[in-house]
Amino acid sequence: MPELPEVETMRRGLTPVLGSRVAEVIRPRCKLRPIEIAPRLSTFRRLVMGRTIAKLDRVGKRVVIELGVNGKHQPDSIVIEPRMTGLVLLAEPPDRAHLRFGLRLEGGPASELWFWDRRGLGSVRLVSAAEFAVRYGLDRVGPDALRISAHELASRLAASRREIKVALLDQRAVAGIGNLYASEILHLAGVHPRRRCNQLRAAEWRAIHDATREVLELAICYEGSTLGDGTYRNALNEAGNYQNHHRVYDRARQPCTRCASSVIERFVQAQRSTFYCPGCQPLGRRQVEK
DNA sequence: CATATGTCCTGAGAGC
DNA sequence: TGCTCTCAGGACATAT
Repeated sequence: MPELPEVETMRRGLTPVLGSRVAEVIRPRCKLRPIEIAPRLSTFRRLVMGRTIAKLDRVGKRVVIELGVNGKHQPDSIVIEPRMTGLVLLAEPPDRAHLRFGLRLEGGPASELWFWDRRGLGSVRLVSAAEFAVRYGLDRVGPDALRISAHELASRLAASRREIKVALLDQRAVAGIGNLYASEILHLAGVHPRRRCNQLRAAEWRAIHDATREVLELAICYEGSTLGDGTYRNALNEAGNYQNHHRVYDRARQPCTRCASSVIERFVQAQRSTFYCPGCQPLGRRQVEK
């Protein structure tokens, strides 16, 4: 489940194709339900053929491939949303059956760029600069979790009555945090996932902000988390390593590595698994459930 | 307006 | 062995 560290790893893995030209747009035949590709393939082809890959970016959990301006064109972008199981690859994919979209490239070290998606919830979208601003502007996707200031993070959420773990998943509030890293961040911050945003103190917001940076940056260093299903891979189809450094995620009933005196617990929050340490993340007395 | 829930999808694993 | 069931959680649509 690619979140910010995994998508950032994908983005960095694409750097070899900077400067390459698009020679062909490929939609492999696939027995499964086709993913969303927009606009229709004929239009897509017409607009991207021969264009150069000028810049690689990321908006939250999306990879952005910006195409160079060539005379009459604006810098259009190919925006790839991996969602649950999508991968962006320069190397051979895990299998051919789930290949969804590809670019044949020339003038660089890699001859193909693939989008592979086992569950098919992901999408590939070509957008103009104007459309990009509308679809991925600050009112649709919040500030990046690695760029947001402590003050802005707090001010965007402090009035909310939502539980902090749920709020951290809101991409309009802050972009890039998903279910796995939300649990990891709150554990490092020492904040219980059920605490309500509007009851957190300034010191706790600072702790959450610090933990966000620390967890996400370390996870990027380890090239993201490849969970038990093995789905996530970097652009060269190699597994990440951060799963070996998780403090709470997927560690229910195991001892806490920090306090050693408590056992990690799992519960369901907004239909998602939440993991936390009851010793390190106390639920304040005023927060006790009815 | 803010917040909560339902939906899409496939493959893995459990239980019989 | 093969069927049915449940679960996983990204973003978005719809409901409260």
